[in-house]
Amino acid sequence: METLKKTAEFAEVYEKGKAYGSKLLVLYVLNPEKDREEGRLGISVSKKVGNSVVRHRLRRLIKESFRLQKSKWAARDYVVVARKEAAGKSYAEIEETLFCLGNRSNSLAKGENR
RNA sequence: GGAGAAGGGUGAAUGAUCGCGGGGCGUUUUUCGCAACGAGGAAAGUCCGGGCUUCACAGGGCAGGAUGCCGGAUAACGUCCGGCGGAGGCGACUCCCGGGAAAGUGCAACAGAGAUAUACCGCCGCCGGCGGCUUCGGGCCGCGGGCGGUAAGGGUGAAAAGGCGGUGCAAGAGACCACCGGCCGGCCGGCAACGGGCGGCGCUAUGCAAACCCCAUCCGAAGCAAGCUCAAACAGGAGGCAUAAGGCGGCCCGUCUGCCUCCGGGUAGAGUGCUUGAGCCGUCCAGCGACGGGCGGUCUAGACAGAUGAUCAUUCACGACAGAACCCGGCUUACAGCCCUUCUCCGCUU
RNA sequence: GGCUCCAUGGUCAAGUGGUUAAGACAUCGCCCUUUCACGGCGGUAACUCGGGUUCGAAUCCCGAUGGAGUCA
Repeated sequence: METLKKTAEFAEVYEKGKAYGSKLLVLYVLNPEKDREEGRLGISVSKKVGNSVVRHRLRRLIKESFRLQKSKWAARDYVVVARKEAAGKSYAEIEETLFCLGNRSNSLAKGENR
């Protein structure tokens, strides 16, 4: 799975993309200029959210829920920002929130029930 | 059985499916496949010490910083071990930044007479004065003054020139005496810190050095974003080719632009440093112990936006603090519970 | 990952071991004004936390917590 790495790539999504927020997560979506085979994901967890273990676990949960349904996501650039309330939440809660935001941004393929 | 003291260990387990990291093997252009391995006791805070690397350096000193009872351990330490002294506890045991205040400087608010020095109220002696009483004797009482002796008592304070009891004295005072404390000098035990006991000195030296400072010992500086190697881009130098073309020039030489080769600097980037190490496990020997030595076995994360997760099933005490980033030795701080060993005191039973 | 700093009322801040911790803005009450503002008077409110040194600590020492800066 390809991920966003550079600060410039993140900044581009923040400035040009659209944002969709919820209590736990914030999703930024940007349609890339070139056509790409699959979407790219960037994850941002602030130091305010918690200590290293908490932040790392959130990163894994977001990454896993995106990876398992990767084929359904449109080939765009995504940045997911975890908010403070997301600390300590279970996989099911993170996954549900992420798919909800995906539907609102019309990034998920049709036929998805969530 | 209850109440404690000291030390150590552990930090949910098993299976299935999908997924991640580096290395190995097979295939080898990539890809793909296989079986193993893959976070901690604190990985944390960055408070000390070392290895390693680069820079600096004849030697020594100053400045600056750190440490501070004694002996030992160690690569080193501000760490550890064993003692000593002091404090606490019936005890097991625990706690202590524990050198020097007769080298010097400084500070000690307020209160108090006085803060390292003193004499306010007192107490006592001597000499005058005034008033009263009078047995008329400077005899008695009271008030006030001067000169001197004292530091017992009073009160202030965190702290007032050893404490307490006696002798002594006009009143007092280590002035003298016993006990306790202190200082000095031998002796004995101990490597030493120190302890024990003997003799002497009547006793002068308040506290603060986590105030400046003095003494002893130690320390060159920076840190893996250290450093080393390769190297697109882009500066530079040397040589050669073409002199076909252009600029300078009347023309030649020369010079700039062109192409090639070499040298060499170096950004992006890549590699290396990067995990075999003061390593871990077992056992024996020496030592009270920290630790040291011998023998045997073993290889156990190495990323570079940064790898351990998700789902399902079963069980239980329903899972704390928390994620490696060059590597070690410590310290400090966080931590749900569970387990083990040794010891102390109290109660009961035999 | 390394290094260097800071912390005093709600906010900005002074305070080099000794009264009840200075001041400004804000806030509350009263006065002034027909009312508001300005002005005047008065009040509430703080040494990040835990130990230690000292007779005495915001200040000195040790540890913790939170925050900031810097090295690409």
